[in-house]
Amino acid sequence: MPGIRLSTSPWWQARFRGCGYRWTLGREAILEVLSKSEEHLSAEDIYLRVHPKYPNIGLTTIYRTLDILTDMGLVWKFDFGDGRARYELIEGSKKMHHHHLICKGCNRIVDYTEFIEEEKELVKKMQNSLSKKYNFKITSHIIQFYGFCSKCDKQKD
Amino acid sequence: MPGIRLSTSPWWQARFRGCGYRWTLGREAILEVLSKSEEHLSAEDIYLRVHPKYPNIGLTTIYRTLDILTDMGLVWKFDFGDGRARYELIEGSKKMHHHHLICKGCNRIVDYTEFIEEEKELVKKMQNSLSKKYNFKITSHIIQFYGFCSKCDKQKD
DNA sequence: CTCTTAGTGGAAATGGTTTTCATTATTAAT
DNA sequence: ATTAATAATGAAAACCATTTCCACTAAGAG
Ligand SMILES: [Mn+2]
Ligand SMILES: [Mn+2]
Ligand SMILES: [Zn+2]
Ligand SMILES: [Zn+2]
Repeated sequence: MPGIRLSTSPWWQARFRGCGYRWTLGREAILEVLSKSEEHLSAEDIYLRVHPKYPNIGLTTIYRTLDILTDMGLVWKFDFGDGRARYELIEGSKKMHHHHLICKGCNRIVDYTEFIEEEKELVKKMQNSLSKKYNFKITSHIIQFYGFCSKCDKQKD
Repeated sequence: MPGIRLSTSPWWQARFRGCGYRWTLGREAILEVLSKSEEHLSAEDIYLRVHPKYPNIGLTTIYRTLDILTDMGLVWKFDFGDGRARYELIEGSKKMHHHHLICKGCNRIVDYTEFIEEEKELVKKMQNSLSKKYNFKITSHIIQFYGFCSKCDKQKD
C-alpha cells in the first residue's frame, strides 16, 4: 500500500543506479533509518525500525541491502564481539571519520575523533609503505581500543 | 590411552594454576598447537590438529579453552570476516606485537610489524587521553588494514 | 587414597545469517 | 501506457559456528 516515494530522494539513489542496482522502497527505507541513526545498528535493529512504516520489508532484504552497501563502501560493517554484525553509515550528514572504544564488559561503544589528524598522517605513511611491500591495494582501516568502561571496571570483583 | 604428560611443561601451566584453573591434557594439547603455529587458526583448525594425537578431546573443549585463554590475555581472538573466529597466541616464542592486512577478496592475512615504534608512541598518547576523557580502562587495541592482495586485485572484473 | 568439584565430550539447542524459490516490482524498450 | 526482461523480494527452510545441557571423568587439595 505505501507506494508513494519521498519527493526528495537523497544522492544514494544515483549512487545505486550508477552501480547497476535498482532503486527500491526497501533500500530507501533502510538508508533512511541508517542516516537518521547515530548508533551502531544490527540488521535486526534496522528491521525493527523499518517495520512500523514498511511492514512488508523482510529481514532478508535488510541483510541483502547491507551487504551491497558494505561492498559499495557506503556502510561500515563491524564485529564488536556481541555475536551480531553492526552497521554504520560512513558518509552520514555530519558524521566524520572516527574510531571506537569497546567495553569488554557491557559492549558499550564510544565513537571518538581525537587524534584523527595525527592518525591520518601515520596511517597514510603506513598505507603507502605497506601496500608497496606486500603488494596490497589498501582501501580502508580500522582502529579499535578495547577495555572497560567506568561502570564495568568498578563491578569487576 | 595417551595419559603421559610431556616432561617439559611450559610456563602456561603455572599461569593457568595461578588463575585458579586446573591443568589438563586438553589445555596442554591446545597450547601446544597454538604455540607451534604461525597462522590464524579457527577453533576447528585447532581441533583438527589436536585430534590425531588426542582423539578424546572434543570441539567443545577447544572453544572453552580458547575463551579462557582470551580472557587471560594469552590469546588474541580475531574476526577477519570469514564467519569464524580466529585465534593467535600473543606471547608466542618469537612472535612480536603486530597488526594485520586483510584481503577482502580471498581473506589472506598478512602480519606486519612495520611502524610499530611510531604506532606505539601514538597509541600510548591516544590511550592516555582517551581513557581520561571517556573514563575507560584501555587494555588493548587492534589496527587492521583492508584491501585486495595482488592476486585478487587483478581478477577483479 | 579419598573427596570435592572443575573440566569434559557428545548430543542437542541456539541464533545470526544465508539460501531457495515462487512471486513482485523496477527499468528499458516498445 | 504496455510490454518484456530480469533484478529484487519475502517467507520458510537450511546452514553452521558457537553455546548449552548433563551425566561422567579426572585434577589436585588434604
Ligand atoms: Mn561509530
Ligand atoms: Mn597475526
Ligand atoms: Zn562497560
Ligand atoms: Zn586476496
